Amino acid sequence: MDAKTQARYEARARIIKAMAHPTRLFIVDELARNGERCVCKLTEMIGADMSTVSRHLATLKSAGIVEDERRGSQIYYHLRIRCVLDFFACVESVMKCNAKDQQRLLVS
Amino acid sequence: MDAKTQARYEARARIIKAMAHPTRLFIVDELARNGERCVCKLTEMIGADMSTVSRHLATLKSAGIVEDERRGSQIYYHLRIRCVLDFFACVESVMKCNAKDQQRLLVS
DNA sequence: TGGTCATTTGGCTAAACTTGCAAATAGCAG
DNA sequence: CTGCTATTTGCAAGTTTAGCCAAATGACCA
Repeated sequence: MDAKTQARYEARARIIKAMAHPTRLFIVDELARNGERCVCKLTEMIGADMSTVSRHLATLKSAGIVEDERRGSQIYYHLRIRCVLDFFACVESVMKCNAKDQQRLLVS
Repeated sequence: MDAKTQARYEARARIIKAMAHPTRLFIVDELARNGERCVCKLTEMIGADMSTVSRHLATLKSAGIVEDERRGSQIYYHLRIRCVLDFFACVESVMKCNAKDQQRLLVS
């Protein structure tokens, strides 16, 4: 694999890696559902330290998945691109397929 | 976030995490393009130790993204679910969006 | 049975990631 | 300016991941 190809896959992996964490996945899902949320609300929903949530948001932001916007004393985050939701649909079908195989193993 | 919700996001994250590596992304792309490949061929294309490639394949397999099949002395891997390709399309649009912002910064 | 080829696994090290606490920042109200 | 609230950053500890080499496994052939 030449350097250019390598670099292209690394760039893609960076974006996917930004989604590869349960908390960040929750955030994306929540932003998709609700449009936007401030850090404090997300922190409350997630139940981790606010500094931890802030770092997850920074990860998503630097990947270009979310954007932030200050309003008053709070900072609101929202999705930058809707299609990240396609991830969920596909992940669900992988899970469903896995479950089916599981089932088949139990039965046989 | 209650335990059940937490578990659901963890399960999803496991699948996405399996794709979150340049080498594994390359493998998925190659399998999508070519249908199937044996470990030796992938190893040759990637240019890493075969043991490393084998572990990446094991990661993809345990997430339910690929399946393996022995034929003769070689083991062939193929995608189990096509929709993982949607990931690429979305990742591309995130990258395109990022590039556009980059551009805007340079111009202004 | 012994040998060979393809693949996986064990062991180890270095690097990356996650997290909470405490301290720093930033905007806002008085 | 001072205090207050929301958010981010520095730091340290613990956990996970990636990679290579060497050894083990598995299928196949002579």
